[in-house]
Amino acid sequence: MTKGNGDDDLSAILDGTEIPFAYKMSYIANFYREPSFRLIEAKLDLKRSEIVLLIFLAFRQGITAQDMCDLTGHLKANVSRAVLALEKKGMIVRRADRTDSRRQLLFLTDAGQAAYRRFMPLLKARETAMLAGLSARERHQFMRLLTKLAAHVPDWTGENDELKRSEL
Amino acid sequence: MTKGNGDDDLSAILDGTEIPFAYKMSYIANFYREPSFRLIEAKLDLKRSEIVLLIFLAFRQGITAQDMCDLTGHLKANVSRAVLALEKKGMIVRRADRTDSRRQLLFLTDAGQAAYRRFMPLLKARETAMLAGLSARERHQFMRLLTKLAAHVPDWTGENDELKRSEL
DNA sequence: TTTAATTAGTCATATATGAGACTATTTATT
DNA sequence: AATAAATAGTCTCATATATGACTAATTAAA
Repeated sequence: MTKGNGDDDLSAILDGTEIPFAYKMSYIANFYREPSFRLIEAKLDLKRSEIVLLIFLAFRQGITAQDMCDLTGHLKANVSRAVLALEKKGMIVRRADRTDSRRQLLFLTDAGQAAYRRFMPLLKARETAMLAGLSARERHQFMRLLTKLAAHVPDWTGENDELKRSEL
Repeated sequence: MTKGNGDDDLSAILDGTEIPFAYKMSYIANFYREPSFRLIEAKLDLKRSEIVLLIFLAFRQGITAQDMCDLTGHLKANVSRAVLALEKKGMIVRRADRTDSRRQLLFLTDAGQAAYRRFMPLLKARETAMLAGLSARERHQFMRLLTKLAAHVPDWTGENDELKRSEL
């Protein structure tokens, strides 16, 4: 691959795994995410978990840190750190939940929304670039399949406890 | 979401983003990868980058650390560490490239192959679980689309340099 | 050739992340 | 009500990862 025709080698690699679906998804998602996020991290001085939190809050205000854990699969310590950091930066505010004072409802501030509006165009542009190889029809198909798969995630992630007990 | 019907909330979240393709792919890939890899890490005492390296070497012996960087987008320092660690564990061997003594060709040992055969069934089982909601036809469709997207990755990742210069 | 520029890989250090203990609050059990 | 169990969030510490400097080997340029 260092020499020779890179494309052939690449497809040989991608097609060779025993887990071709998982592998290709990760491969594509990786090359979408990593460069974009690294750039945002560098230019806006935000960490990955902070960026993700901003993205969520941008269309779903008032969620809690625990909700973030459930929705993203991230660990609560990381989410907690992101919450504290973003609050310190003045990008979110916390309000205690009246009905349960352990919980804190999270909201974007103007500064938080400004940051979001600053980095989101980049992410959108990259998504467009990623999909450029597909026709409109194929994109539609792809979305349908992703939606179906995403909807079923809760079904098979429930197997985790079972997993942990397994011997491997 | 802590209260109420989780599924509705989930789909509301997933459909709300401005980057629905990228977001759903990451969401699905995350819930596939994280639990599986954490389990393998814990039970086999391997790090993520070491697992990935074993997976690549299992079907493509003789690649170099640099190839791994190109193929996975990982940083060379991390790949280097994985190589050193796996060699120490006796799971791979390195042979200097005759034509370029800077490069080291990597090969799995029997121990490395044994480790691979030990964790791969778990990853396969999870992939099967992930795809369980799709019909055979849909799976076929999905694979076709992923293949097409993966093939075009090199096209849009080339924009990175351009990206870095951008103002955001 | 000699010098400069690339490239593969390693290392040192700073930062980020994961695992689990801990506090405060709420819910379940008796 | 009193006690136990569960939950939201924070904190500490050990580990993992990113960044950039560094060495050695190769290729390109003068």
